[in-house]
Amino acid sequence: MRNTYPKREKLKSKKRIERLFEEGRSVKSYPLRMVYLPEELSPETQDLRLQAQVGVSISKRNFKLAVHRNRIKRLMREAYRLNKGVIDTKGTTFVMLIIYTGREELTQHEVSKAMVKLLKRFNDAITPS
RNA sequence: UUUGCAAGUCGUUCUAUCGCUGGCACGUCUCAGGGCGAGCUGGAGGAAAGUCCGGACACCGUAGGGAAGCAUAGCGGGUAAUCCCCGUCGUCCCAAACUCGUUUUGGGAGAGGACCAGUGCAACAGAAAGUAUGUACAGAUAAUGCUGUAGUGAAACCAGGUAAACUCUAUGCGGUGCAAUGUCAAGUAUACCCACAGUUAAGUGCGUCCCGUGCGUUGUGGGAGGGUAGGCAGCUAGAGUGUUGCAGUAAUGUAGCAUCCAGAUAAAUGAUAGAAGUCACGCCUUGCGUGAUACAGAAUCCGGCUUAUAGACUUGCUUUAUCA
RNA sequence: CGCGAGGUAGAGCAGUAGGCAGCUCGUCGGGCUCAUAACCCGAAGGUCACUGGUUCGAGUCCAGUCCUCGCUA
Repeated sequence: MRNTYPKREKLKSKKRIERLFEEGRSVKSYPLRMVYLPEELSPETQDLRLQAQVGVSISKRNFKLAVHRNRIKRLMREAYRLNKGVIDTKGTTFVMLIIYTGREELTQHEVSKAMVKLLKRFNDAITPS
C-alpha cells in the first residue's frame, strides 16, 4: 500500500480549526497530543479512502528557532504518512490536529513509535464501548 | 617549519528506496471546473536573521506654500540610491627607527561644519570657572587691576573650553506599504459610491498647527457596497550569475562569451539505509573502533550595514627553528 | 510582515538643565510582650541588561547588541 500525504488531506480551514479547539476531544501519547472532531468532508472529494484531514502544530514557546520547529513538523508529517494505515474510522470522517508538546527534539523512530500509539488510542476512543 | 594578526574565499559530497512541491509534454476519466496514472526536469542562505539605512514597484484626498519636526555633516569620487563603499587631508592611539624632534616610517581608530549670532553649563578643589583678576615675592611706574613666578583643577598661557548642551548654517524628506494593488465567483440588511443642479452655518480630515483644498444637506439619474471564507494576477529574467579583456590608485565602470538558478500560502525543499570526506580521542599504530560535523530555514524584489558561525583554503605582514 | 514601549536592591517603583544611587514592602540583628502580630531602634543588600564612544566625570547624552511585554492585519 502507498503511503502519501497530499494537500487535500491537510487541515487548512481556519473555521474548522477554531471549532476543533472549541468542541474537539483529545488523546495523548507523549510527546504527542491529538485533538479530533467528526466532520463532514464531502465537498472536498468523494474519495472513499479519505478518512481525515490532519494538521500538525508546535508551540513557539517550546522551540524558539524556526529551523527546529520546521524539522519537528516534518518528522510528524513523515510519521503520519507512514502510519496512517493504522486509522480505522469505520466510515465517518474526522478533522484532527496533532500537537507536539515535548520540549526536546526526538529522532524519526521515536516520533513514529509515539504516532502509532497515538493513532491506536484514537481508534479506541472513537469506538463506542 | 612555528606563532599571531589582517583581508578575502568556501562553508560537506554520493547512491538506493519512500514522500512533498513548481514547470514541461503525454495517457485516461469528467458536461465543466478538475481528478487520477506514469515520465523528464527545478526546489533555502552566507547570513535566508536583526529590520538599522537606501532604492525599485504599487496605491492614497495632486503630494501646493509656510511653521514645526526628523535625518545627514572635512574634501573629492563611485552608485539607481544611501547614514554604504573607495581615495585623500587633518586629529587621536600603538609600534619601530634615528639626525631625539609637536621628526620619519608602518599599522589602527573614529558622528571631523559653526561657540569673533545669541542663550546655557563646569561637582570637588581654588581668591577667582567671569559682573574676572585675590595673596606673596621680584621687576616697571607719578600711580594702578602693568609684567613675570607660585599653589587648586580637566580647564585660570582670555574676548578660553563645551554643539553625542539648546542653537545656527547647508542639504534632503508627502504618506502608507505586496495582508500594497488589480480581478473572478459565491452572497445579502439599503447604512455606501459616482455624475449633475442648488445650498455653505456648525463640523470634519492618512503625526501636529496656519493658509489653501476636499467632504457635508436636498433632488434626479446611475452603480452596487460592508462583513466572511476562497481562486487567479502581482510572483519572480533581475541595477541577475559566471568568466575573460580593457579603463581607473581604488570603490567601480564597460565590452565580448556562456548561462537560467525556489516561488510555498496552516505555508514545499524531508525521512530511512549505506558509503566517502574533515576533525578529535583510544589502541592489538598506518589501519580499525568510538564520538563530533557549526550558525541557522525563503514569504514582493534588489544594494548596503549589523549580529551568529564547527571547520577548510588563499594572500600579505609578523614571529620561531633549520639549511644555504 | 510592519510598528511601539521597557530593563535600576529579593519584589514593586522614583531618579532632568551630567557630579548623592534612592523610596515602600520584604530580609537580618536588637528592643517591647508570658508569646505572636503590630510598633520602636539599627544594619546588610546594586557590574543601574550588555559592549563601545563623547566628556575631566555617564543610571542620565550617542551608537550597536541581548532580553521582556504590547499593538495593527
